[in-house]
Amino acid sequence: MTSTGPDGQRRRRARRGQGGELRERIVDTAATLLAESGDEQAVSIRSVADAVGVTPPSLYLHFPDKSALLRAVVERLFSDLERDVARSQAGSGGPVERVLALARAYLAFGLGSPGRYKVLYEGRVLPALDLPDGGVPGRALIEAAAGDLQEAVQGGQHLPAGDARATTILLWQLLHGAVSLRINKPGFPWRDAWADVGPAVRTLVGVPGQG
Amino acid sequence: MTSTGPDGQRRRRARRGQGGELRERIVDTAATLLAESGDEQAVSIRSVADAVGVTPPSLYLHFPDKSALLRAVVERLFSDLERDVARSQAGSGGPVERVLALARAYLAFGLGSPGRYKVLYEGRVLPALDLPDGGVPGRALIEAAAGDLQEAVQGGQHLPAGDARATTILLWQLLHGAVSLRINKPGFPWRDAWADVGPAVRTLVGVPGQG
DNA sequence: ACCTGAACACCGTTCAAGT
DNA sequence: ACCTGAACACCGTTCAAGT
Repeated sequence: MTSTGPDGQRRRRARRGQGGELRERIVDTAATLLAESGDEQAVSIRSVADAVGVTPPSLYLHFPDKSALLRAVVERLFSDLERDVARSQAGSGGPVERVLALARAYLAFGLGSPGRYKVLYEGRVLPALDLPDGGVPGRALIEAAAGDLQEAVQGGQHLPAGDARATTILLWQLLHGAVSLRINKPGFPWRDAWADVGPAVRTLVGVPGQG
Repeated sequence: MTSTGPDGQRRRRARRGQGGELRERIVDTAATLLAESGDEQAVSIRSVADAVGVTPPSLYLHFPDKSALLRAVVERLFSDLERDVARSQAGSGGPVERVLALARAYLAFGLGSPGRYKVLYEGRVLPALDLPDGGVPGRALIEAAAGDLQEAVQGGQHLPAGDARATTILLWQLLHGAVSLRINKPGFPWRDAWADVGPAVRTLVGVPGQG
């Protein structure tokens, strides 16, 4: 998704993986394989090694095991999500508009690359990782939205479902449900995601109406 | 979950798997392994065969491949879900109460056995299976809820989020989001699921208030 | 008709060995 | 310091062979 082309050659000489460069290539390649395949376990140590042009044991010089590799990939993918959200929020009027932009970006991110979304929110790697109390990857997004809504409340905005935080969590559950079910039950006759949940989202943040 | 004890012996003589009896034992065992492990792929052909007391190739006499086995398991698990829901609805007053009971039962089913829920709603087996137009396993539940809400509407009930069907789908997305995030992000400081989404659910079905 | 033993091509991971 | 070849214990699946 970042720098490696179809052929991994067009890079600075690459004197056989020096100075963490190989590590970067591994994460790049794994992230790409993941987004393409859409399956956490189609990304095998061996397939990544193959695509990078190296033997499997080499990966173990940079990652203790496969979970560690996937965690590194996940961190990169969460950065992508945060970047997408920030972009979609650029030039938003007020805090409520920022939250609405976040909601749309979240849906677009998830539905745009189901494999990527599944690793981040339904993968087997993360539940093990986020035991350290509340240190859930991607939590920054939640806190940012809660902050925006809090600001809106202080500006006089009414939230029908409770305080800023409760509303954010409710939003998250609804948005995740919309993405996750569409990904996992593709045979169901879904309507457009935003047409479906948009009105409810708007109601939750206190600005009912269409758009 | 059904009949096989820790030792598979206490069954009718079992003259070496005759008349589809072995098939039943395989599905039983796989379902149990799944609920215990909570991981779709901890259930391996070999581990199931072992637990049943037979060699791996024997399973292929009853199922063309692993997906087919898991599909059979999934059908059984959906029956379990429908049974749980029906029980929780027993003696419900009106159609709205039936939907509220369904919502609570859905949350309890999902949070009560995360591994089971993940196979049904996030597994890799089903998306491939439910391509036949709308023939999603578990859809019966949705249609039943939509029917109940439709009945409520005809009885004069007002649904603030749209018609009976749209409301049902919205409910589903919210409930799934509540279950799925709690399962997949256990490190997050979640509140009790019903306390969290209950008020929104009640609002959606047109009976705001607590309970 | 039902079940097995042995094999195939995969997988993650380890480790002695090479430069 | 970095990378490899060979091996280990797994996996799903196939197939000839046994009763």
